[in-house]
Amino acid sequence: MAERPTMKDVARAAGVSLMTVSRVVAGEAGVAPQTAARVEEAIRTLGYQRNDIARNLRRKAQDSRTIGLVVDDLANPFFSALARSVEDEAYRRGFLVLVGSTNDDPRRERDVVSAFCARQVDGLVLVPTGGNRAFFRAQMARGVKVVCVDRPAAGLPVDCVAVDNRAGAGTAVRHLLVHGHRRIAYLGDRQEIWTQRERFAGYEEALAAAGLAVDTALVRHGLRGHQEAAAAIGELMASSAPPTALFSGNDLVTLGAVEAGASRRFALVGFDDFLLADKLNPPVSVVSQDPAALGRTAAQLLFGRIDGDDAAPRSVVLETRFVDRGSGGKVGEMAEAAKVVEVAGTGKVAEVAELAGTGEAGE
Amino acid sequence: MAERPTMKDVARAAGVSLMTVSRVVAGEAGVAPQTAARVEEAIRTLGYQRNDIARNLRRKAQDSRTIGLVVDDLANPFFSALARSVEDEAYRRGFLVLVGSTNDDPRRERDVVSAFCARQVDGLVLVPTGGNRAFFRAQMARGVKVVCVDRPAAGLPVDCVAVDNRAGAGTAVRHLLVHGHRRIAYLGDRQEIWTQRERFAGYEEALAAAGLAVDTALVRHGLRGHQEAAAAIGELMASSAPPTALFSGNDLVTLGAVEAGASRRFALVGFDDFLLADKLNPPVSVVSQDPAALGRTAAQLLFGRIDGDDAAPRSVVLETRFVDRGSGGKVGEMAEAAKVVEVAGTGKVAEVAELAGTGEAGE
DNA sequence: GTGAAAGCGCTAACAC
DNA sequence: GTGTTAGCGCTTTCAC
Repeated sequence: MAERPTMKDVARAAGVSLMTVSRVVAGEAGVAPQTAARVEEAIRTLGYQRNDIARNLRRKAQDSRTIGLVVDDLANPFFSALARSVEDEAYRRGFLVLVGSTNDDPRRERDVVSAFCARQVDGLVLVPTGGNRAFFRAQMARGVKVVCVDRPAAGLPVDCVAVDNRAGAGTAVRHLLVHGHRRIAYLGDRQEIWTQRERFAGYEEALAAAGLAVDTALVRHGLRGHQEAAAAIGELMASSAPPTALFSGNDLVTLGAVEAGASRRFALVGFDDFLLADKLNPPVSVVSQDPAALGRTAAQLLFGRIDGDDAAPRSVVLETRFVDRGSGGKVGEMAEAAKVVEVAGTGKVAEVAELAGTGEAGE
Repeated sequence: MAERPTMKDVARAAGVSLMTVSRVVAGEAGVAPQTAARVEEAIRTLGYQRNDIARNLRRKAQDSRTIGLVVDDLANPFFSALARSVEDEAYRRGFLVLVGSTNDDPRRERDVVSAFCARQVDGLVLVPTGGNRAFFRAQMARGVKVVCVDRPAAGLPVDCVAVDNRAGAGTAVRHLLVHGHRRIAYLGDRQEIWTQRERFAGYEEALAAAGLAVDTALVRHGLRGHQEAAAAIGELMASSAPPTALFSGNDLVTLGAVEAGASRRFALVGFDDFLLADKLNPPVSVVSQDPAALGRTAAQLLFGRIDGDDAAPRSVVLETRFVDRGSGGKVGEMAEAAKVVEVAGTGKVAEVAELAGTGEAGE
């Protein structure tokens, strides 16, 4: 457990003062070439590396060149893609990234953010949970810059990067309505999450615009993870008055729907695209957003703030794209859609997936 | 941009000495209740939060309570699952996690690790690239603990957590051999990556044990990402002497194979399980490993080392599991397998996916 | 060009 | 119980 050598050690070894070592390490001009060489030599033989923590403590520009990234769940593909792009932006600028998952738990969010701030992060890219407004206000008063991504933090005057969830959901639900569906179920994560509220609102509005009321028997909130979603969808499928179509509020719920076999019995459109969505049978139509673009934009905004931009908080709305892969049709139409996609996809294998009609699905 | 208040400010506001504030903040005993109350009050009104960086600089136990996590690509589902479990272990112990992706580039790895060490991390969970041996040796001499995960760092005497890639690959290839395949292609990522070398070795050994030579026309290395893999597989499919079966060296390559439609023309077994593998047509058989278990185990080893465990380096080999979903059969058999899986899976929808026989696939 | 002194925000060690 | 002094590893400032 060799102690890490300090500048003092290097100075002694090179027979110079501590200050000279500091200058050499910092790459400052004004050190005689031979002196510098002696210092470099000592650095090499001792294996010295500067302690950037001590350095930052004293520097004029009291920035730590570290940001915090706080997401709901780093293991979720959506957030990990977002995280990677934040990290890339930080790397380009020579910043380090502290990372933490909240599990959508305001207490853990508070723990994590508090620890980050105690480590003097210059800023935070934050996927906020529902709570902790006052807490963040206090941190910001201390000079920590905050940019929200994916969701705004209600009542916090900070930059935010997100998509128009309500409009995206509306598009999805209208797509189902156009295909003749009237009994459209909504399955989503907790309503405490802003994106879920927005997407549900888009669902409600699209139904209302079509003169339809929301049937609460067809609505399930609070589904955390794909297993929970699959179970809920199983119940729905077994009920006496099942829907003919499903709109799912995020990628995990869509996954659960696919796992439960719902995409074969019902029309299905999900929010968030996911890997292999186009290779399923039937391929799943989605409202797609770009997590890497969200992360990149949020990071750019944050670094702008860190660099001194003190304009009024900005809200950036990124695009959502409806990707029609055929799963939004009636079940009878879906086989056709699958056929077309497959032929176009491989250019070779022509086939039709035979679907067992369930009788319930055709409205 | 209010300056962050310091203990000095709190001390002045509460009319006590700096030391008393330090004691209150640290929760030490031996402060009179009323004095403590006055200090707490001052802390609240000033919005004081301790600067843990300055704290760590002076503390006896010179640990930063921060670890670094360095993976190939945080956006890759395998690594993000691993990252999440490392982060959970760290959170449980009150450690923070600095995170970085290397892109399998030794230079970026060096940059990132160097910056982490300059920030005095207590240890590193590392998915090593091929290079930088001497560099790591130097860091470890300075007291930074290192645990490798997913791959060992050749020549570095450190703990390592990984699966038996060679054996897993052997199982996969033998499975294909048992099903009568003799022209089995190997598609993998760069050979510089240890896991890829091991998996290829397992492929070679299994073929050799069956008295078969490796046909280099059926081998592709260096496939980064699923698009590259899909393109390479497309070429293979279009060649005059295509294989009848594919063994893919990681999840991304398997994904590429599925995207290229290879799983419908050839038998396919992939290394690494992936979301929805069981919902594809045909469902894809895989050699499965548990990235969360890898991360958790690595983190536990690392914290053991940080807590002073200085036993000889340990190598932990985690289990691999062959998940037979039917895609390893001959194409004729695959339809049967798909049928069985579907019936068992949904319990409701009985169906047979019709596959267009290509004539080439049956050996 | 180089160095001595002061101090960043905090804790360790000891005094009172 | 509380305060004083010293110092973590480094940079700033200013002297020579």
